[in-house]
Amino acid sequence: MHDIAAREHSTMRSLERALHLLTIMENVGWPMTVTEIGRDSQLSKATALRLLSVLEKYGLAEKRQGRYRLGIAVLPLAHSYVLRNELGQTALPVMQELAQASGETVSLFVRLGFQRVSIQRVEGDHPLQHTSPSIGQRLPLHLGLGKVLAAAMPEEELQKMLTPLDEVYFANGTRWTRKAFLADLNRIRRQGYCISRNERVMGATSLAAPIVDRDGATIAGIGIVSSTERMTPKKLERFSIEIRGAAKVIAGRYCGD
Amino acid sequence: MHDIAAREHSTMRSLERALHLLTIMENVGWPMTVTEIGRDSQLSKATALRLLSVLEKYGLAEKRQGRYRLGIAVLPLAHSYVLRNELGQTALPVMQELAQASGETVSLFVRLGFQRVSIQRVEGDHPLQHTSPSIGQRLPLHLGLGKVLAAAMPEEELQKMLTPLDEVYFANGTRWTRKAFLADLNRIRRQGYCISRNERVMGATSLAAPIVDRDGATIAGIGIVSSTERMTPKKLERFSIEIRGAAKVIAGRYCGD
DNA sequence: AATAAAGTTTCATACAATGAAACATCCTTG
DNA sequence: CAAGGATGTTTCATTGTATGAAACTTTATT
Repeated sequence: MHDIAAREHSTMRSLERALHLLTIMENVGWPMTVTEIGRDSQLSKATALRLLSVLEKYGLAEKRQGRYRLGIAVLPLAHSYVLRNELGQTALPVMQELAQASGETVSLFVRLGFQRVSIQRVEGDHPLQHTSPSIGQRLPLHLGLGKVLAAAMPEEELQKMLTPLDEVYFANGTRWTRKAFLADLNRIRRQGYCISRNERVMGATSLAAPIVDRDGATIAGIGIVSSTERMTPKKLERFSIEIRGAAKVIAGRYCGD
Repeated sequence: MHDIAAREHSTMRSLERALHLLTIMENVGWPMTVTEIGRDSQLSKATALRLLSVLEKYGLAEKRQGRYRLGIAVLPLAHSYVLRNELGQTALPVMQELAQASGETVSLFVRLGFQRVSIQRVEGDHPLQHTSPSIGQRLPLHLGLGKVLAAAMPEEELQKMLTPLDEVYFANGTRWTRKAFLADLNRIRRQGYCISRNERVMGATSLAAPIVDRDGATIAGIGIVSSTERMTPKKLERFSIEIRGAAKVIAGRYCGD
Protein backbone atom coordinates (compact mmCIF):
# COMPACT_ATOMS: atom_id res chain seq x y z
CA MET A 1 0.00 0.00 0.00
CA HIS A 2 1.48 3.27 1.11
CA ASP A 3 5.06 3.11 2.30
CA ILE A 4 4.80 5.26 5.38
CA ALA A 5 7.73 4.06 7.34
CA ALA A 6 10.11 4.44 4.42
CA ARG A 7 9.56 8.08 3.64
CA GLU A 8 10.94 10.45 6.20
CA HIS A 9 9.91 14.08 6.12
CA SER A 10 6.32 13.31 5.49
CA THR A 11 3.41 15.34 6.73
CA MET A 12 0.94 14.12 9.34
CA ARG A 13 3.22 11.21 9.93
CA SER A 14 1.58 9.87 13.06
CA LEU A 15 -1.84 10.02 11.44
CA GLU A 16 -0.70 8.26 8.30
CA ARG A 17 0.99 5.62 10.37
CA ALA A 18 -2.09 5.05 12.47
CA LEU A 19 -4.28 4.68 9.40
CA HIS A 20 -1.73 2.28 8.03
CA LEU A 21 -2.07 0.21 11.19
CA LEU A 22 -5.81 0.07 10.64
CA THR A 23 -5.39 -1.37 7.17
CA ILE A 24 -2.85 -3.85 8.46
CA MET A 25 -5.27 -5.10 11.08
CA GLU A 26 -8.03 -5.16 8.49
CA ASN A 27 -6.04 -7.24 6.04
CA VAL A 28 -4.29 -9.59 8.41
CA GLY A 29 -7.54 -10.48 10.06
CA TRP A 30 -6.24 -12.20 13.14
CA PRO A 31 -5.38 -10.57 16.44
CA MET A 32 -1.83 -9.24 16.45
CA THR A 33 0.73 -8.53 19.12
CA VAL A 34 2.48 -5.19 19.30
CA THR A 35 5.66 -6.78 18.03
CA GLU A 36 3.93 -8.26 15.01
CA ILE A 37 2.30 -4.96 14.19
CA GLY A 38 5.57 -3.16 14.66
CA ARG A 39 7.24 -5.59 12.30
CA ASP A 40 4.53 -5.39 9.63
CA SER A 41 4.40 -1.62 9.75
CA GLN A 42 8.15 -1.09 10.08
CA LEU A 43 7.61 0.92 13.22
CA SER A 44 9.35 0.65 16.55
CA LYS A 45 7.40 -1.17 19.21
CA ALA A 46 7.12 2.03 21.20
CA THR A 47 5.56 3.95 18.34
CA ALA A 48 3.23 1.15 17.35
CA LEU A 49 2.10 0.86 20.94
CA ARG A 50 1.40 4.55 21.26
CA LEU A 51 -0.56 4.65 18.04
CA LEU A 52 -2.55 1.58 19.04
CA SER A 53 -3.34 3.08 22.42
CA VAL A 54 -4.94 6.09 20.81
CA LEU A 55 -6.84 3.92 18.34
CA GLU A 56 -8.03 1.86 21.26
CA LYS A 57 -9.11 4.95 23.17
CA TYR A 58 -11.39 5.78 20.27
CA GLY A 59 -12.67 2.23 19.91
CA LEU A 60 -11.04 1.68 16.54
CA ALA A 61 -8.76 -0.96 17.99
CA GLU A 62 -9.36 -3.48 20.71
CA LYS A 63 -6.85 -5.17 22.93
CA ARG A 64 -7.65 -8.56 24.36
CA GLN A 65 -5.20 -11.02 25.82
CA GLY A 66 -2.37 -8.80 24.72
CA ARG A 67 -3.45 -8.81 21.12
CA TYR A 68 -4.82 -6.02 19.03
CA ARG A 69 -7.60 -6.20 16.49
CA LEU A 70 -10.06 -3.78 14.93
CA GLY A 71 -12.50 -2.25 17.41
CA ILE A 72 -16.26 -1.78 17.38
CA ALA A 73 -16.02 1.89 16.51
CA VAL A 74 -15.55 0.90 12.88
CA LEU A 75 -19.15 -0.32 12.75
CA PRO A 76 -20.91 2.99 13.43
CA LEU A 77 -18.68 4.60 10.83
CA ALA A 78 -19.76 2.08 8.24
CA HIS A 79 -23.37 2.30 9.32
CA SER A 80 -23.32 6.06 8.92
CA TYR A 81 -21.63 5.76 5.55
CA VAL A 82 -24.21 3.36 4.15
CA LEU A 83 -27.13 5.27 5.63
CA ARG A 84 -25.95 8.63 4.35
CA ASN A 85 -24.53 7.55 1.01
CA GLU A 86 -26.50 9.38 -1.64
CA LEU A 87 -25.52 7.04 -4.44
CA GLY A 88 -26.52 3.95 -2.51
CA GLN A 89 -29.82 5.46 -1.46
CA THR A 90 -30.53 6.65 -4.98
CA ALA A 91 -29.70 3.29 -6.45
CA LEU A 92 -31.64 1.21 -3.95
CA PRO A 93 -35.13 1.39 -5.52
CA VAL A 94 -33.69 0.76 -8.97
CA MET A 95 -31.75 -2.21 -7.64
CA GLN A 96 -34.82 -3.57 -5.88
CA GLU A 97 -36.81 -3.36 -9.08
CA LEU A 98 -34.13 -5.14 -11.04
CA ALA A 99 -33.72 -7.83 -8.40
CA GLN A 100 -37.47 -8.31 -8.34
CA ALA A 101 -37.79 -8.54 -12.09
CA SER A 102 -34.80 -10.81 -12.59
CA GLY A 103 -34.86 -12.83 -9.40
CA GLU A 104 -31.11 -12.36 -9.19
CA THR A 105 -28.86 -10.54 -6.76
CA VAL A 106 -27.97 -6.98 -7.67
CA SER A 107 -24.93 -5.22 -6.32
CA LEU A 108 -23.60 -1.66 -6.39
CA PHE A 109 -19.89 -1.09 -6.00
CA VAL A 110 -17.18 1.56 -6.20
CA ARG A 111 -13.45 1.60 -6.65
CA LEU A 112 -11.09 1.88 -3.70
CA GLY A 113 -7.49 1.93 -4.85
CA PHE A 114 -6.93 -1.17 -6.95
CA GLN A 115 -9.93 -2.95 -5.54
CA ARG A 116 -13.67 -2.64 -5.55
CA VAL A 117 -16.00 -2.47 -2.61
CA SER A 118 -19.69 -3.21 -2.66
CA ILE A 119 -21.74 -0.47 -1.04
CA GLN A 120 -25.23 -1.80 -1.58
CA ARG A 121 -26.79 -5.14 -2.33
CA VAL A 122 -30.26 -6.50 -2.98
CA GLU A 123 -30.87 -10.22 -2.92
CA GLY A 124 -32.95 -11.91 -5.59
CA ASP A 125 -35.29 -14.82 -5.04
CA HIS A 126 -32.98 -17.32 -6.61
CA PRO A 127 -30.65 -18.89 -4.13
CA LEU A 128 -27.01 -17.99 -4.58
CA GLN A 129 -24.98 -18.62 -1.56
CA HIS A 130 -22.01 -16.53 -0.56
CA THR A 131 -20.87 -15.99 -4.11
CA SER A 132 -22.17 -12.48 -4.35
CA PRO A 133 -20.07 -9.84 -2.71
CA SER A 134 -21.18 -8.76 0.71
CA ILE A 135 -21.15 -5.10 1.58
CA GLY A 136 -17.72 -3.82 2.49
CA GLN A 137 -15.72 -6.71 1.13
CA ARG A 138 -12.62 -5.83 -0.86
CA LEU A 139 -12.66 -7.54 -4.24
CA PRO A 140 -10.31 -7.40 -7.20
CA LEU A 141 -10.62 -5.21 -10.28
CA HIS A 142 -9.08 -7.73 -12.60
CA LEU A 143 -11.71 -10.42 -12.16
CA GLY A 144 -15.47 -10.50 -12.44
CA LEU A 145 -17.52 -7.36 -12.07
CA GLY A 146 -14.44 -5.37 -11.17
CA LYS A 147 -13.52 -5.19 -14.84
CA VAL A 148 -16.20 -2.62 -15.45
CA LEU A 149 -14.34 -0.24 -13.13
CA ALA A 150 -10.94 -1.22 -14.48
CA ALA A 151 -12.16 -0.31 -17.96
CA ALA A 152 -12.57 3.28 -16.79
CA MET A 153 -9.16 3.65 -15.20
CA PRO A 154 -6.57 5.96 -16.73
CA GLU A 155 -4.00 3.99 -18.68
CA GLU A 156 -1.18 4.87 -16.31
CA GLU A 157 -2.98 3.67 -13.22
CA LEU A 158 -4.08 0.53 -15.00
CA GLN A 159 -0.47 -0.29 -15.77
CA LYS A 160 0.50 0.28 -12.17
CA MET A 161 -2.19 -2.14 -11.11
CA LEU A 162 -1.28 -4.81 -13.65
CA THR A 163 2.48 -4.73 -13.23
CA PRO A 164 2.70 -6.77 -10.04
CA LEU A 165 0.01 -9.23 -11.21
CA ASP A 166 1.36 -12.60 -12.07
CA GLU A 167 0.13 -16.15 -12.08
CA VAL A 168 -3.51 -15.23 -11.74
CA TYR A 169 -6.07 -17.94 -12.34
CA PHE A 170 -9.79 -17.83 -12.94
CA ALA A 171 -12.08 -19.75 -10.63
CA ASN A 172 -12.56 -22.31 -13.37
CA GLY A 173 -8.84 -23.06 -13.37
CA THR A 174 -7.86 -21.42 -16.64
CA ARG A 175 -5.03 -18.94 -16.67
CA TRP A 176 -5.72 -15.23 -16.58
CA THR A 177 -3.71 -13.30 -19.14
CA ARG A 178 -2.99 -9.62 -19.46
CA LYS A 179 -3.66 -9.67 -23.15
CA ALA A 180 -7.12 -11.18 -22.88
CA PHE A 181 -7.88 -8.86 -19.98
CA LEU A 182 -6.99 -5.74 -21.95
CA ALA A 183 -9.01 -7.01 -24.91
CA ASP A 184 -11.90 -7.54 -22.54
CA LEU A 185 -11.60 -3.98 -21.25
CA ASN A 186 -11.82 -2.70 -24.81
CA ARG A 187 -14.94 -4.73 -25.39
CA ILE A 188 -16.42 -3.32 -22.21
CA ARG A 189 -15.65 0.24 -23.25
CA ARG A 190 -17.23 -0.37 -26.63
CA GLN A 191 -20.34 -2.21 -25.48
CA GLY A 192 -20.88 -0.41 -22.22
CA TYR A 193 -21.14 -3.49 -20.05
CA CYS A 194 -19.09 -6.37 -18.77
CA ILE A 195 -19.68 -10.10 -18.62
CA SER A 196 -17.87 -12.62 -16.51
CA ARG A 197 -18.31 -16.35 -16.37
CA ASN A 198 -16.74 -18.35 -13.57
CA GLU A 199 -14.02 -15.76 -13.21
CA ARG A 200 -13.88 -14.93 -9.55
CA VAL A 201 -16.37 -17.51 -8.36
CA MET A 202 -16.89 -20.90 -9.96
CA GLY A 203 -20.46 -21.35 -11.08
CA ALA A 204 -21.28 -17.66 -11.07
CA THR A 205 -21.96 -15.57 -14.12
CA SER A 206 -22.47 -11.88 -13.81
CA LEU A 207 -22.99 -8.70 -15.78
CA ALA A 208 -22.15 -5.15 -14.85
CA ALA A 209 -22.51 -1.67 -16.27
CA PRO A 210 -20.69 1.51 -15.31
CA ILE A 211 -22.50 4.40 -13.68
CA VAL A 212 -21.19 7.45 -15.45
CA ASP A 213 -21.54 11.04 -14.32
CA ARG A 214 -22.00 14.12 -16.47
CA ASP A 215 -18.29 14.49 -17.07
CA GLY A 216 -18.10 10.95 -18.41
CA ALA A 217 -16.31 9.68 -15.31
CA THR A 218 -17.24 6.25 -14.03
CA ILE A 219 -18.18 6.72 -10.40
CA ALA A 220 -19.50 3.24 -9.66
CA GLY A 221 -20.64 -0.02 -11.17
CA ILE A 222 -23.87 -1.92 -10.90
CA GLY A 223 -23.91 -5.66 -11.39
CA ILE A 224 -26.26 -8.57 -11.53
CA VAL A 225 -25.03 -11.93 -10.32
CA SER A 226 -26.48 -15.26 -11.33
CA SER A 227 -25.52 -18.88 -11.47
CA THR A 228 -23.81 -19.95 -14.69
CA GLU A 229 -26.31 -22.73 -15.30
CA ARG A 230 -29.27 -20.43 -15.02
CA MET A 231 -27.79 -17.89 -17.38
CA THR A 232 -29.21 -18.72 -20.80
CA PRO A 233 -28.15 -16.70 -23.85
CA LYS A 234 -31.58 -15.17 -23.86
CA LYS A 235 -31.28 -14.04 -20.27
CA LEU A 236 -27.80 -12.75 -20.91
CA GLU A 237 -29.11 -10.62 -23.71
CA ARG A 238 -31.97 -9.33 -21.57
CA PHE A 239 -29.80 -8.60 -18.55
CA SER A 240 -27.21 -6.80 -20.64
CA ILE A 241 -29.87 -4.34 -21.66
CA GLU A 242 -31.49 -4.05 -18.26
CA ILE A 243 -28.27 -3.51 -16.37
CA ARG A 244 -27.25 -0.69 -18.68
CA GLY A 245 -30.70 0.79 -18.31
CA ALA A 246 -30.46 0.64 -14.53
CA ALA A 247 -27.03 2.29 -14.61
CA LYS A 248 -28.41 5.10 -16.77
CA VAL A 249 -31.40 5.66 -14.50
CA ILE A 250 -29.24 5.77 -11.38
CA ALA A 251 -26.74 8.12 -13.03
CA GLY A 252 -29.58 10.38 -14.07
CA ARG A 253 -31.15 10.56 -10.66
CA TYR A 254 -27.85 10.88 -8.84
CA CYS A 255 -26.31 13.57 -11.00
CA GLY A 256 -29.57 15.11 -12.06
CA ASP A 257 -30.42 17.22 -9.06
CA MET B 1 -17.11 13.30 23.33
CA HIS B 2 -13.42 13.85 23.89
CA ASP B 3 -12.35 17.46 24.15
CA ILE B 4 -9.34 17.39 21.94
CA ALA B 5 -9.05 20.98 20.91
CA ALA B 6 -9.28 22.23 24.47
CA ARG B 7 -6.41 20.36 26.03
CA GLU B 8 -3.01 21.48 24.92
CA HIS B 9 0.05 19.36 25.62
CA SER B 10 -1.64 16.17 24.60
CA THR B 11 0.05 13.25 23.00
CA MET B 12 -0.64 12.13 19.44
CA ARG B 13 -2.58 15.27 18.97
CA SER B 14 -2.97 15.13 15.20
CA LEU B 15 -4.14 11.54 15.38
CA GLU B 16 -6.68 12.26 18.09
CA ARG B 17 -7.93 15.22 16.17
CA ALA B 18 -8.31 13.23 12.98
CA LEU B 19 -10.25 10.51 14.77
CA HIS B 20 -12.41 13.21 16.26
CA LEU B 21 -13.15 14.46 12.78
CA LEU B 22 -14.28 10.99 11.80
CA THR B 23 -16.80 10.85 14.63
CA ILE B 24 -18.00 14.34 13.75
CA MET B 25 -18.65 13.29 10.18
CA GLU B 26 -20.27 10.11 11.41
CA ASN B 27 -22.65 11.90 13.73
CA VAL B 28 -23.48 14.93 11.64
CA GLY B 29 -24.37 12.74 8.73
CA TRP B 30 -24.51 15.34 6.00
CA PRO B 31 -21.60 16.50 3.85
CA MET B 32 -19.65 19.27 5.55
CA THR B 33 -17.45 22.10 4.35
CA VAL B 34 -13.99 22.64 5.77
CA THR B 35 -15.22 25.67 7.66
CA GLU B 36 -18.07 23.74 9.28
CA ILE B 37 -15.76 20.95 10.30
CA GLY B 38 -13.25 23.45 11.63
CA ARG B 39 -15.98 25.09 13.67
CA ASP B 40 -17.37 21.85 15.06
CA SER B 41 -13.95 20.52 15.96
CA GLN B 42 -12.54 23.82 17.22
CA LEU B 43 -9.67 23.54 14.81
CA SER B 44 -8.29 26.11 12.43
CA LYS B 45 -9.39 25.67 8.85
CA ALA B 46 -5.82 24.93 7.89
CA THR B 47 -5.47 22.10 10.36
CA ALA B 48 -8.87 20.64 9.57
CA LEU B 49 -8.03 20.73 5.89
CA ARG B 50 -4.73 18.96 6.37
CA LEU B 51 -6.26 16.26 8.51
CA LEU B 52 -9.08 15.76 6.03
CA SER B 53 -6.62 15.50 3.16
CA VAL B 54 -4.87 12.60 4.83
CA LEU B 55 -8.15 10.91 5.69
CA GLU B 56 -9.16 11.37 2.08
CA LYS B 57 -5.90 9.89 0.85
CA TYR B 58 -6.73 6.74 2.78
CA GLY B 59 -10.34 6.67 1.63
CA LEU B 60 -11.75 7.37 5.06
CA ALA B 61 -13.08 10.71 3.93
CA GLU B 62 -14.45 11.76 0.58
CA LYS B 63 -14.61 15.19 -0.92
CA ARG B 64 -17.29 15.99 -3.42
CA GLN B 65 -18.47 19.40 -4.47
CA GLY B 66 -16.25 20.92 -1.83
CA ARG B 67 -17.86 18.97 0.97
CA TYR B 68 -16.42 16.22 3.06
CA ARG B 69 -18.14 13.06 4.21
CA LEU B 70 -17.03 9.61 5.33
CA GLY B 71 -15.26 7.60 2.66
CA ILE B 72 -15.65 4.04 1.40
CA ALA B 73 -12.63 2.80 3.29
CA VAL B 74 -14.78 2.54 6.42
CA LEU B 75 -16.70 -0.33 4.83
CA PRO B 76 -13.84 -2.83 4.49
CA LEU B 77 -12.87 -2.08 8.08
CA ALA B 78 -16.36 -2.94 9.27
CA HIS B 79 -16.52 -5.96 7.02
CA SER B 80 -13.29 -7.28 8.43
CA TYR B 81 -14.46 -6.59 11.97
CA VAL B 82 -17.69 -8.52 11.56
CA LEU B 83 -16.05 -11.36 9.69
CA ARG B 84 -13.25 -11.78 12.19
CA ASN B 85 -15.17 -11.06 15.37
CA GLU B 86 -14.95 -14.18 17.50
CA LEU B 87 -17.89 -13.28 19.70
CA GLY B 88 -20.17 -12.62 16.75
CA GLN B 89 -19.14 -15.82 15.02
CA THR B 90 -19.55 -17.83 18.19
CA ALA B 91 -22.95 -16.37 18.87
CA LEU B 92 -24.30 -16.73 15.36
CA PRO B 93 -25.50 -20.36 15.50
CA VAL B 94 -27.05 -19.79 18.90
CA MET B 95 -28.79 -16.69 17.64
CA GLN B 96 -30.05 -18.52 14.56
CA GLU B 97 -31.48 -21.25 16.69
CA LEU B 98 -33.22 -18.78 18.95
CA ALA B 99 -34.57 -16.78 16.03
CA GLN B 100 -35.80 -19.98 14.45
CA ALA B 101 -37.51 -21.23 17.58
CA SER B 102 -39.07 -17.90 18.51
CA GLY B 103 -39.71 -16.43 15.12
CA GLU B 104 -38.37 -13.14 16.46
CA THR B 105 -35.34 -11.06 15.65
CA VAL B 106 -32.26 -11.70 17.76
CA SER B 107 -29.51 -9.17 18.18
CA LEU B 108 -26.05 -9.18 19.72
CA PHE B 109 -24.57 -5.91 20.92
CA VAL B 110 -21.66 -4.43 22.84
CA ARG B 111 -20.95 -1.20 24.64
CA LEU B 112 -19.10 1.65 22.98
CA GLY B 113 -18.70 4.55 25.36
CA PHE B 114 -22.14 5.51 26.59
CA GLN B 115 -23.86 3.79 23.72
CA ARG B 116 -24.42 0.31 22.43
CA VAL B 117 -23.68 -1.02 18.99
CA SER B 118 -25.19 -4.11 17.43
CA ILE B 119 -22.55 -6.43 16.00
CA GLN B 120 -24.72 -9.29 14.81
CA ARG B 121 -28.36 -9.77 13.98
CA VAL B 122 -30.57 -12.63 12.87
CA GLU B 123 -34.05 -11.94 11.58
CA GLY B 124 -37.01 -13.98 12.70
CA ASP B 125 -39.95 -14.95 10.53
CA HIS B 126 -42.28 -12.47 12.12
CA PRO B 127 -42.27 -9.15 10.35
CA LEU B 128 -40.81 -6.30 12.35
CA GLN B 129 -39.80 -3.43 10.21
CA HIS B 130 -36.89 -1.19 11.00
CA THR B 131 -37.49 -1.30 14.71
CA SER B 132 -34.72 -3.71 15.44
CA PRO B 133 -31.27 -2.27 15.50
CA SER B 134 -29.25 -2.69 12.35
CA ILE B 135 -25.62 -3.65 12.63
CA GLY B 136 -23.38 -0.72 13.46
CA GLN B 137 -26.06 1.66 14.61
CA ARG B 138 -25.33 3.62 17.77
CA LEU B 139 -28.14 3.22 20.29
CA PRO B 140 -28.60 4.48 23.83
CA LEU B 141 -27.84 2.63 27.04
CA HIS B 142 -30.64 4.23 28.99
CA LEU B 143 -33.46 2.88 26.87
CA GLY B 144 -34.48 -0.57 25.69
CA LEU B 145 -31.97 -3.37 25.46
CA GLY B 146 -29.15 -1.00 26.36
CA LYS B 147 -30.15 -1.24 30.01
CA VAL B 148 -28.65 -4.69 30.24
CA LEU B 149 -25.23 -3.17 29.55
CA ALA B 150 -25.87 -0.15 31.75
CA ALA B 151 -26.62 -2.52 34.62
CA ALA B 152 -23.06 -3.76 34.44
CA MET B 153 -21.37 -0.37 34.39
CA PRO B 154 -19.26 0.76 37.32
CA GLU B 155 -21.21 3.20 39.49
CA GLU B 156 -18.90 6.10 38.68
CA GLU B 157 -19.23 5.72 34.94
CA LEU B 158 -22.97 5.31 35.24
CA GLN B 159 -23.21 8.63 37.05
CA LYS B 160 -21.14 10.29 34.39
CA MET B 161 -23.52 8.97 31.78
CA LEU B 162 -26.66 9.99 33.62
CA THR B 163 -25.60 13.47 34.67
CA PRO B 164 -26.20 15.22 31.37
CA LEU B 165 -29.42 13.30 30.72
CA ASP B 166 -32.49 15.42 31.07
CA GLU B 167 -35.96 15.49 29.62
CA VAL B 168 -35.82 12.01 28.21
CA TYR B 169 -39.04 10.42 27.04
CA PHE B 170 -39.98 6.88 26.21
CA ALA B 171 -41.37 6.08 22.80
CA ASN B 172 -44.81 5.75 24.33
CA GLY B 173 -44.66 9.35 25.50
CA THR B 174 -44.18 8.80 29.22
CA ARG B 175 -41.35 10.52 30.97
CA TRP B 176 -38.10 8.68 31.66
CA THR B 177 -36.89 9.15 35.22
CA ARG B 178 -33.55 8.46 36.79
CA LYS B 179 -35.13 6.85 39.81
CA ALA B 180 -37.15 4.32 37.85
CA PHE B 181 -34.14 3.67 35.66
CA LEU B 182 -31.86 2.87 38.58
CA ALA B 183 -34.55 0.65 40.10
CA ASP B 184 -34.80 -1.12 36.78
CA LEU B 185 -31.04 -1.69 36.73
CA ASN B 186 -31.26 -3.29 40.15
CA ARG B 187 -34.00 -5.59 38.96
CA ILE B 188 -31.88 -6.50 35.96
CA ARG B 189 -28.88 -7.29 38.15
CA ARG B 190 -31.03 -9.46 40.38
CA GLN B 191 -32.96 -11.31 37.71
CA GLY B 192 -30.23 -11.51 35.11
CA TYR B 193 -32.26 -10.12 32.25
CA CYS B 194 -33.92 -6.95 31.08
CA ILE B 195 -37.35 -6.19 29.70
CA SER B 196 -38.44 -3.14 27.82
CA ARG B 197 -41.83 -2.25 26.48
CA ASN B 198 -42.23 0.60 24.04
CA GLU B 199 -39.18 2.30 25.43
CA ARG B 200 -37.02 3.14 22.48
CA VAL B 201 -39.43 2.08 19.78
CA MET B 202 -43.20 2.30 20.07
CA GLY B 203 -44.83 -1.06 19.60
CA ALA B 204 -41.69 -3.03 20.31
CA THR B 205 -41.09 -5.19 23.34
CA SER B 206 -37.76 -6.78 23.91
CA LEU B 207 -35.76 -8.86 26.33
CA ALA B 208 -32.03 -9.03 26.80
CA ALA B 209 -29.50 -10.92 28.87
CA PRO B 210 -25.88 -10.08 29.58
CA ILE B 211 -23.06 -12.23 28.25
CA VAL B 212 -20.67 -12.56 31.15
CA ASP B 213 -17.10 -13.76 31.00
CA ARG B 214 -15.22 -15.81 33.58
CA ASP B 215 -14.30 -12.76 35.61
CA GLY B 216 -17.94 -11.78 35.90
CA ALA B 217 -17.55 -8.88 33.48
CA THR B 218 -20.36 -8.21 31.05
CA ILE B 219 -18.81 -8.21 27.62
CA ALA B 220 -21.95 -8.03 25.50
CA GLY B 221 -25.70 -8.39 25.51
CA ILE B 222 -28.02 -10.57 23.53
CA GLY B 223 -31.58 -9.50 22.92
CA ILE B 224 -34.78 -10.68 21.37
CA VAL B 225 -37.07 -8.12 19.83
CA SER B 226 -40.77 -8.60 19.26
CA SER B 227 -43.89 -6.56 18.74
CA THR B 228 -45.65 -5.55 21.94
CA GLU B 229 -48.94 -7.03 20.76
CA ARG B 230 -47.44 -10.39 20.04
CA MET B 231 -45.68 -10.56 23.39
CA THR B 232 -48.04 -12.51 25.64
CA PRO B 233 -47.13 -13.06 29.30
CA LYS B 234 -46.51 -16.66 28.46
CA LYS B 235 -44.07 -15.77 25.70
CA LEU B 236 -42.40 -13.26 27.92
CA GLU B 237 -41.80 -15.94 30.51
CA ARG B 238 -40.48 -18.34 27.92
CA PHE B 239 -38.20 -15.80 26.25
CA SER B 240 -36.80 -14.64 29.57
CA ILE B 241 -35.54 -18.17 30.16
CA GLU B 242 -34.38 -18.76 26.61
CA ILE B 243 -32.47 -15.52 26.31
CA ARG B 244 -30.58 -16.20 29.51
CA GLY B 245 -29.85 -19.70 28.29
CA ALA B 246 -28.54 -18.39 25.00
CA ALA B 247 -26.30 -15.88 26.81
CA LYS B 248 -24.88 -18.66 28.97
CA VAL B 249 -24.20 -20.90 26.00
CA ILE B 250 -22.46 -18.13 24.10
CA ALA B 251 -20.41 -17.13 27.13
CA GLY B 252 -19.37 -20.73 27.62
CA ARG B 253 -18.30 -21.26 24.05
CA TYR B 254 -16.61 -17.88 23.77
CA CYS B 255 -14.64 -17.99 27.00
CA GLY B 256 -14.34 -21.74 27.16
CA ASP B 257 -11.49 -22.37 24.77
C1' DA C 1 14.65 -21.64 38.16
C1' DA C 2 16.85 -19.67 34.36
C1' DT C 3 16.40 -17.66 30.05
C1' DA C 4 14.31 -15.62 26.39
C1' DA C 5 10.87 -12.90 24.38
C1' DA C 6 7.55 -9.55 24.48
C1' DG C 7 5.28 -5.45 26.65
C1' DT C 8 5.80 -0.91 28.67
C1' DT C 9 8.02 3.33 30.26
C1' DT C 10 11.46 7.00 30.03
C1' DC C 11 13.99 10.68 27.86
C1' DA C 12 16.58 13.97 25.01
C1' DT C 13 16.25 15.53 20.38
C1' DA C 14 14.54 16.63 15.77
C1' DC C 15 11.27 17.83 12.93
C1' DA C 16 6.17 17.35 12.26
C1' DA C 17 2.27 19.96 13.30
C1' DT C 18 0.48 24.19 14.04
C1' DG C 19 -2.22 28.87 13.48
C1' DA C 20 -2.00 33.32 11.54
C1' DA C 21 -2.03 35.59 7.66
C1' DA C 22 -1.67 36.07 2.77
C1' DC C 23 -3.67 34.66 -1.29
C1' DA C 24 -7.04 32.45 -4.46
C1' DT C 25 -11.49 31.08 -5.53
C1' DC C 26 -16.27 30.80 -5.22
C1' DC C 27 -20.78 32.55 -4.27
C1' DT C 28 -24.07 36.19 -3.38
C1' DT C 29 -26.41 40.33 -4.06
C1' DG C 30 -27.40 45.00 -5.40
C1' DC D 1 -22.10 42.49 -14.23
C1' DA D 2 -19.36 44.29 -10.62
C1' DA D 3 -18.44 44.51 -5.84
C1' DG D 4 -18.35 42.42 -1.54
C1' DG D 5 -18.17 38.71 1.49
C1' DA D 6 -17.26 34.18 2.58
C1' DT D 7 -14.87 30.07 1.99
C1' DG D 8 -10.96 27.23 0.32
C1' DT D 9 -5.92 26.77 -0.02
C1' DT D 10 -1.04 27.80 0.55
C1' DT D 11 2.95 29.65 3.02
C1' DC D 12 6.04 30.06 6.86
C1' DA D 13 8.40 30.62 11.27
C1' DT D 14 7.83 28.70 15.78
C1' DT D 15 6.71 25.27 19.29
C1' DG D 16 6.17 21.27 21.55
C1' DT D 17 4.63 16.69 19.90
C1' DA D 18 6.24 12.48 18.12
C1' DT D 19 10.10 9.74 17.86
C1' DG D 20 13.47 5.51 18.56
C1' DA D 21 16.85 3.68 21.58
C1' DA D 22 17.49 1.85 25.66
C1' DA D 23 16.15 0.76 30.28
C1' DC D 24 12.97 -1.66 32.71
C1' DT D 25 8.99 -4.91 33.67
C1' DT D 26 6.19 -8.58 32.75
C1' DT D 27 5.04 -12.85 30.61
C1' DA D 28 6.16 -17.13 28.25
C1' DT D 29 9.37 -21.05 27.47
C1' DT D 30 12.76 -24.56 28.39
